[in-house]
Amino acid sequence: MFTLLKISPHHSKRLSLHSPFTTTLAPSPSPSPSPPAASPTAIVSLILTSTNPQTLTQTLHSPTLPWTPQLVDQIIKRLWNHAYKALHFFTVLSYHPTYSHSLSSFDHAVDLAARLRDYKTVWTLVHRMKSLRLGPTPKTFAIIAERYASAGKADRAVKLFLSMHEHGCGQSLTSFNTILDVLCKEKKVEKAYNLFKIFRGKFKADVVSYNVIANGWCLVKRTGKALEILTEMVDTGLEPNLTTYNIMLKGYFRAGQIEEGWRFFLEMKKRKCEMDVVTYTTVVHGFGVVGEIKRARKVFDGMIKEAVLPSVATYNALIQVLCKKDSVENAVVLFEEMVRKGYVPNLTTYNVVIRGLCHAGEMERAMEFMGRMKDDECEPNVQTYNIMIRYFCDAGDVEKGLDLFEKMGTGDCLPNLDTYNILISAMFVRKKSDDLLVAGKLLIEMVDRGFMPRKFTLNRILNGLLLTGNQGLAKEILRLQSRCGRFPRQFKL
DNA sequence: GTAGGGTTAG
Repeated sequence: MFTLLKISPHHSKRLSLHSPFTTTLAPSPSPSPSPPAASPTAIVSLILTSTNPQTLTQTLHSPTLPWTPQLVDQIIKRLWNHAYKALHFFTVLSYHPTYSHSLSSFDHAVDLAARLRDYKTVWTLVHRMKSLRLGPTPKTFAIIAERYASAGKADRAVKLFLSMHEHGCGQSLTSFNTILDVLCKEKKVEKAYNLFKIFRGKFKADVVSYNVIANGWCLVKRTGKALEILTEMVDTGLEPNLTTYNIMLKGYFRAGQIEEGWRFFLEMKKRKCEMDVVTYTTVVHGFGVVGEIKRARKVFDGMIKEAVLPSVATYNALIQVLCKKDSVENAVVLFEEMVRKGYVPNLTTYNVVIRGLCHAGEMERAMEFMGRMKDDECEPNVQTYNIMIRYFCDAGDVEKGLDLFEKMGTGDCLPNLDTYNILISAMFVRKKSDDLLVAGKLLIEMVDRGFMPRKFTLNRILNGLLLTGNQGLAKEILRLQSRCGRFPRQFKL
């Protein structure tokens, strides 16, 4: 263990008993005669069903629509999994006679274009932001860098950071730490460490910089390297903080070094380090995932004695490991117990329980929990649907999976890449030739919505269609394949 | 949107 120094007092995060999301748009008190409804839902479905761009533009430019940055952002968020539609909406509104986009809407648009790997559009947007004097800000650069890195272009992410100032956005210690973190999260810790060594003097690396690098090593399970860098930090006179310790602790458990993790935890306690709910949640989860349910429970029960209250995340951690390593019944018991104590389960809680029930073959009960989500003001999200669809398909109930998928198309939760992959795979378990056609249609639809199919998926469908004599659809997909080296199409701003 | 805990499959 590196030299433990005193940690300055740190307030534990407050217990979060309420879901932070209240997405309802304030309804106008008295309904006016006949304006287009301003609810995000109505506008989103208008955009999704519209076939005539001109009419859509007219409607969106209608003076009765009270555009605000919040409303625009909400709509973009709802259209997130239909990136072209979302960008089209953004574009139409940029020609609005009186409304003009906010910085955050620009950032969302940049994020969408970058996800499509349409970098030309990204830079057009950046220049437009600049001419409107809205940005780009360090956040804009963080978004682009993250997308570069996740597209396997870590070097471009670094270059972007190095050229920020050329776009009128000064570098700082914060932006330095951000680029290091982006690289680390993509498991490019070596690259991050090299950058760190070059610039730590220039930017006056602080405890955050060191924590980011240590966490980077932990993410690739190199706890020894993490300790090394932290020792170096202490040698330069910087003191570790609670985050530092929590990073190391998580690192040990993630690397499967359970006893080292436990010893580290005991050492923290012995040296009277501040311990917070994150510390305890890490240990509860760490023990749980290796099946040490009793020890997980003991730590969970013990934290209250130390005057650290579990958070919803702590419950989620324990509920998840009970599902996996104990029984879903005990998980449900704990779920009810947390509710009794006044905690409000969040999306993660529900998704964890629903997955547990599905895994135990309890599809009916899983559906019940899904219906129960509304009571806690959380709607099922893509992950919820993906879980249900996957398990319905696995259980051979492909029809029910498709039913849920249909529901997503019309509702306010659009399918994402995973949804398509799950369904397309499911289309290959039965040997019905119709299924192959459905798979083909799904493939075309996903590309249309800005999702790249894997080569494997594409070839599998193509071969199937050719073998079963569906030349027409196969040809259509072949046309897609020819464009698959890059992203299907560039967005027209 | 500067760092740490909870959802995803071995």
